[in-house]
Amino acid sequence: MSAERRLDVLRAIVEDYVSTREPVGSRVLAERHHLGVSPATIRNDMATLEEEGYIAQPHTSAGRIPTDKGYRLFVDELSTVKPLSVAQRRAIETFLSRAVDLDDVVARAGRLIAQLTGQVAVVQYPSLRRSGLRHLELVSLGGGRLLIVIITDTGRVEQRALELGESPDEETLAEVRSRINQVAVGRQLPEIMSAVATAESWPPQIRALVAEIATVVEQALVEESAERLLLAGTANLARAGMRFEHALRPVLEALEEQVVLLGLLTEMAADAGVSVRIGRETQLEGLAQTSVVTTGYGNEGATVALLGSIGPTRMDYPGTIAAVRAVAAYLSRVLGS
Amino acid sequence: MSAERRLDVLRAIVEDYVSTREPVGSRVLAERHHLGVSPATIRNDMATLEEEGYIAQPHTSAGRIPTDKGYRLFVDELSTVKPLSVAQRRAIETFLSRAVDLDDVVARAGRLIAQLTGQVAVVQYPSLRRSGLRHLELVSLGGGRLLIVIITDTGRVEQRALELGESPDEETLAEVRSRINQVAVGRQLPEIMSAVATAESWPPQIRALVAEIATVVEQALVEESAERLLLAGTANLARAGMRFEHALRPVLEALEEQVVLLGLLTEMAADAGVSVRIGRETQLEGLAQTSVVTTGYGNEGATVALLGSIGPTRMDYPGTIAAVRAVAAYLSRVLGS
DNA sequence: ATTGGCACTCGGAGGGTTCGAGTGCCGGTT
DNA sequence: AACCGGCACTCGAACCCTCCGAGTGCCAAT
Repeated sequence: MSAERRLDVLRAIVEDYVSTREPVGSRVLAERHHLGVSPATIRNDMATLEEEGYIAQPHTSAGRIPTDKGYRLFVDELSTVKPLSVAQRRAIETFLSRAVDLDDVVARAGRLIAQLTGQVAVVQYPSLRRSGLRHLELVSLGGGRLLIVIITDTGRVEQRALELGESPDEETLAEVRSRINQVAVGRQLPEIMSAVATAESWPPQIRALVAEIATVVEQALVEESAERLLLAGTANLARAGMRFEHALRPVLEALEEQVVLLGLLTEMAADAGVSVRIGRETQLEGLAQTSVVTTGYGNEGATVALLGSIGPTRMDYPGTIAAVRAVAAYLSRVLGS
Repeated sequence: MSAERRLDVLRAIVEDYVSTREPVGSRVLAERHHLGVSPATIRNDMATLEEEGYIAQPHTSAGRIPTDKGYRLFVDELSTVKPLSVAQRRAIETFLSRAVDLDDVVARAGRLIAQLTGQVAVVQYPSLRRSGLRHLELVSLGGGRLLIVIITDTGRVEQRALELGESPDEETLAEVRSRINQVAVGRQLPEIMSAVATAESWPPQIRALVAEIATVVEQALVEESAERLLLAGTANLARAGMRFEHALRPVLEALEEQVVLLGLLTEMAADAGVSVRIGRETQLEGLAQTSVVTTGYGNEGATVALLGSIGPTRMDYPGTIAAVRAVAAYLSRVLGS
């Protein structure tokens, strides 16, 4: 009994089950995939695969379906990339490039993923923490008030006011501004702020002002801890064919628990490239029947946030991975310009 | 046959059906609500009510359920207000007052409504168009660039840059700033801008600058036409007892069509006080089985946006109306401070 | 106007049967 | 040793039938 063929059988089972949504038996397997062996032989392979935990039988007299472990093996070893069509790529590009501002870009990315995968899309808004600084603007508002405007390289704008004893003069401001912006190039915000706060060689009166500015910016970073998520395509969950039509509640609940969902995404951000969590691997009860596919996006390879797709464990992994990766790539490009 | 009792019967049918979710027959009606007449009499009333289109029979041998028209009569004439408990009011107040910024206030209001009504909550973000101006800040960025910062009385902050031929001097800026802010008090943005643009008595060089500023602000108002909505509690749709557990798709789809949903809300904004659309009155296919209850919120009675709850036509109207109204009231108060 | 009585309807629950897909295993073949 | 045809067995899904009872409309009586 060849171990290699057994993997072919597993691949065939996954592909068949994903496309038909029916438990697959030995006969159709032998017919549809030219494996060159008889159903009886396949049955033996299936028995072994079941012992090893890759597939399971919903009922005694039914075919087999892949387990989480089976999908995991399929994703890691058995699946091949499924490139998007040129038309699809072009559609992504033009749709994203029509966005008018950051919110719109994120919303459009969400709709794209939902539409391409036929599943739920999740997009994290670019985080201040992980963004680079495009420009920091300092504006004296008079009466000792200073307006700090942070413009990130993802196009996000955030402003904070700072109360000072007295208004600094324009030259000082100009110097602080140019010094900070010089240090900033290509670095992330928290890093910039700590670098700036400890720049010992700077003149003392400037250092004092810079320290105050850094404090305010740090404060903004902390407040932002409740990052925002965008969901799209939740109606897809109720589509015919999603096996949990009748057990939607837990899934919807899990998706509404944005804090928990964010935790999962953050964990997944640690993986390089596209990250896949299958079924119970998500560690979330509500998502036990679903898989999550995510990847990072941002500027020039630096991840500023995640985006991804959530669907039934019985999803088209190669297609979903391709869609998520493509949208992330174009999104990064749009943000970078 | 007393017409008055017939209305009592209708009220009893609505209340019973809402609480039991079962078609209600003449016998239980006579038992549960002390109407003082026999089931046979009630049957006659029911026959009349059915002829008039207020109730209907799902099957020949089943009890009656209210029609959209029946609910409408109930809401308009038969229901009494159901005040929230003191504990509930206090919970709303403290929960809302803990919000840290505008986004958070809106999110919290959504969660409150979803939780109080056990249905889906919709909250429209305060619109720039309908907001008053708390403060307009003008900042010269040097090189002929001017930063315009709009702070609305709902706490929303929006900024736009303006390219000028040359940087205006600080005195001019200060004068423009103070003139605009003087005109602004208590008026809405579009109105302010047109008032300001036509202030003939102002010195010419100031009028030119003001006109440019007004153009940019108008532009911001136009761009905002795609207003944002927040949804919360969609998981409630899948709760046991929501009759459309198995026909969720159209509802979810309708909720995702934010443009369409916004159109409905805008229509409803025309009604004074709490506005109720029942079933097909929404004119949306996907919401044919649901009712929408909304009301405006804002500062001192001026509506800046809507918020509301969406649930099955078979909802607890008095309770939903009370919850929506209460959250709107506290939300207005929080925003006003 | 109201009511008790009565014949009638019909959806839903329960129970039994059939059907067939799919399995595991055994013994034979290459 | 690997593969395969054959066969007995299992069991869920579908179907059919029957029965039950809630609920109705109508009628004659009060």
